[in-house]
Order: sequence, then structure tokens, then C-alpha cells
Amino acid sequence: MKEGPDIALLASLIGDPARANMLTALMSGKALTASELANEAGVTLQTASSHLGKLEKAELVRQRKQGRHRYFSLADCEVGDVLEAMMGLAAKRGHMRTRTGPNDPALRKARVCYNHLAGEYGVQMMDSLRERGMISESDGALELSASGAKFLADFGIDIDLLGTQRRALCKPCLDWSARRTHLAGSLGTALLNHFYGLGWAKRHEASRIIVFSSEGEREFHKVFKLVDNKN
Amino acid sequence: MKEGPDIALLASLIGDPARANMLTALMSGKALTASELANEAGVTLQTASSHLGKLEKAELVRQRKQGRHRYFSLADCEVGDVLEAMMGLAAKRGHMRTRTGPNDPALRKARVCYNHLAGEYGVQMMDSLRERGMISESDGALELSASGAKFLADFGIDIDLLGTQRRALCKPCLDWSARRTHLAGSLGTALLNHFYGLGWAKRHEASRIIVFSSEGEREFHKVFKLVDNKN
DNA sequence: GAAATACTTCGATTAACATCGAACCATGAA
DNA sequence: TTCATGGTTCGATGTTAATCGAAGTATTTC
Repeated sequence: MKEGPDIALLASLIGDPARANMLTALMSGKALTASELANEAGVTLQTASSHLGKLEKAELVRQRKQGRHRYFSLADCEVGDVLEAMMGLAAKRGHMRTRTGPNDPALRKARVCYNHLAGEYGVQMMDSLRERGMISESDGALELSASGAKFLADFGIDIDLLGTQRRALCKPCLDWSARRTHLAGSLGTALLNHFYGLGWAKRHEASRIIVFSSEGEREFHKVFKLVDNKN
Repeated sequence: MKEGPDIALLASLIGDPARANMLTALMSGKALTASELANEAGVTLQTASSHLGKLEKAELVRQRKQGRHRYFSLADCEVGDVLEAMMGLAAKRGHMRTRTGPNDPALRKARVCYNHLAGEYGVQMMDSLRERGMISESDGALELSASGAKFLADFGIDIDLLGTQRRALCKPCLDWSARRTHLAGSLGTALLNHFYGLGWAKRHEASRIIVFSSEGEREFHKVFKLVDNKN
């Protein structure tokens, strides 16, 4: 075994194309079977199995058996955060294969970041909540104010239920397209799911893109409007 | 050439032990020569040169000729941020070689994050400035208040000079040891350099550790005290 | 000028590892 | 039970890329 710092082991794990494809596929937040991931990465099932074994041993992904299927997902949010950060850097360093497919603008607009909303819409939502004093940042951690809790409850989020979970309610997550933070944590997840439930948005099947209906867009901008500025 | 997503190219670049060692060495913020980096990574000069060529082509490091030396440094802060994030994840996933050397606690206490102060001391400084209304966060960006500018000018920082630079004055940077933000940007750099100048702290030669003198510690806590709480 | 230092380029070697075929386990269906 | 599907393990193969010796370029010193 080659000797190197911890970071090299982690990076080399992500550095294999097949594994990188699997991980980016899992960034959609969906749990996928080994076969699906093999297909996604363009390798055979045997190869995929080997890769998944390594990823699991390193605790980057988690496995959940269900019947004769094995569903894989990212181990936790932090893995997603790091992947998101790396994607941001990779995107800026254009040379490394400029992937400016047609999906790129859509990705910038709204996408799923593991399990919450990211992209312009994600940033706008965060800004709106912050401008109106619903979320504040006190010594590096986000906090939901009383008025924020009321607002979100009226909107249809069961705040009390979220409070009982082990996960942090509000967490900042850095956006790679806009260099700004958006809302993660259990509240971020709940909000995105609520958008689905309201029919405002749908998750695009084969990518991380989130597609807003035209009505969904209107409503979203109404609820999460920006008070003081541009846009 | 193997086909893969951008992130794989980036990760595989960091994934090689020799390159990872070089990059972590550069996280000290110092500009190092090719020979020094070769030594740091434990490879010959030829090998190092090859690696540095790749890192430079990918814009992860930058080169600056000076006489017959070539000084290498990280290309920009974002590279440092991503490396810092990856180190955080790697550290949590203990299995990947638990490096809990004697330097680990010291690293948590105070270290250089590319060019500014990180660790507990970095977080405390940020908290102190924020609590006292000297730095505020408005829609994701940090802003220095008038009182903050005055305070820092009294402390000995030439704020006006910093304002003329192209770099952002204040930037948040996420800390891997404490999961909190500390102060980056040109002000962050200036503050750290001022600490050196005052004799409060010294950069440990062979690592990213920052060593505070006992007097430096006292003074630091006096200037950047926390108003409302623990510690 | 010559000699030394700092680094790069070239070429050959070698070691690591991704890949897939084949055989093997587990679960569910008939 | 038998068959089919989903997944893992094993072994052999092939490709990639890290490595270093040797030779080449640039810059400073004497």
C-alpha cells in the first residue's frame, strides 16, 4: 500500500471515473441499486460491486438491503457537501473538460444538493428568509427565529416534528454556481419535499435538475420574495 | 484518456500521495520551491517536476520564477477551501489511517489556513468581531462596519490600504475542526501577519501549526474577547 | 569563460488497479 | 423443487501512470 496522507486516500477514491460517476449519481439524493449505479457509471455489475465495496468501507456510501435489492446512498450530508465543493472547483477550472451541456443553465437555476434545494432558487430562498429576519446567523450556526417558525408553519411545514430529529434544523451549505450559501439541514430537506408535495417542482429523472412548473415559479417568488433589491 | 466527469479529474489529481503531500505542504501558505516540495513529498526532483506540471496545468498551483528558483503556491483561496473541506471529511472518517499525532490538538487550536488564522483561535476571533458588531453578514457576504474599521485601525491594521486591493476584504471560510466559520480575505491575512509582527505568534516551521507565545495568548484573548458566553 | 545549482524533458521500468468472465451465494417466484 | 434475478467473490488480463536515471536548459557564481 502506498503511503500518503488521509486526503490522498479520500481523493483517490473519488478520483476513479466509475466511482465519481456513481457518487455524482447519488448526489441526486435518491437511493440507487448496484445495477443502476453500474449502468450509470458504464461498467459491469462485477466492477460496480467492487467499487461500491471500497466506497462503503471508506464510509462514503451506505447500504440498505431490501429484498434482493441493495440500495446505496451517500453516507451523510458532509459527503455531499464535499462533493458539491469539488464540483464547484472543477467547474471553475474550465479546462478540465468544459461540460457546458444544455443542462448547465438549468442546473444553475435549481438543483438538488443531496437532499435540499440549491442553485439560484436555493440562494434566493435563503436570502429571503434571512432578509426578513426569519433565519439569523449567530456565531456560525443558523438559527430559526420565532417569526420564522410561524411563517414556515403557516406555509405548511411541521416545525415541531423537525425539532425532534437528530439532524440540525438549519445548516448553511455553500453553493458552487452562485458563491453563496443556501439552506441545508432538516428544514432544507423538508422545504424541498414540500415543494414537491405542492406540485411546484419535480425532480428531473436523469439528473440533479429540479424543474419548476410555471405556477410553481410564480408561487415560489411570491412566498420567498426579496425585499430590498435587484432581481 | 479515460472518460469521466470533471470531478474525477480533479480528485485523481489530488489523489496521488506525492501530489497530496505537496498540496498539504502548500496549505501552510508559504511559497515553496520545487526541491522543497520534492523533499516534502519524498520523491526525486524529476518526479516532483512532473507532478507540479500537472497541478499547474489544472490551475491548482501557480508558479513564480525568481532567479534560478521556482516558487510554487496554491493557485487561489478556493483551492485551499476545497482542500480544507476534504481534510475535514478525511479526518472524520477515522479508518483512513488515524493520524492523531501530537500535533493534532495543536492543529485544532490554531493553524494557518492557506493565509489566514483557523482553528479555535480563528473561530474565536471571528465570533468576537461578530458579537461586537464589527463584522456583519448581509446576504452571504461579510461586511466590515465603521466601528469595526476604527477598532482594527487602532489595533494597527491599515484598513485603507487593504481596501484598495483586488481581493475581498472579508470572506468567511469554513473550519474543519470546529464546524464554524472563521475570517478569510485580505483582512484575515493582514490580521495574521500583524500577530506575527507583534510577536504574539509564530508559524511552526514544518507544519501548519501556529504557536502562540504565552504573552501572545493573553493579549489575543484580551483583544478578541467573547462578550456573552462560555470559554 | 567554466562550474555549480535549480529545474525540465525523455525513456524505460514497474507496480497498482480497474476491468470483466466465470463461478458462487441469496432472495423471490412458479 | 426448480428457475430467474440481483449481487458478490475470485482469478486473469490489460492499461495507466508513478517513478527514477540520464541527458538537456537556464541562471547564478567564480
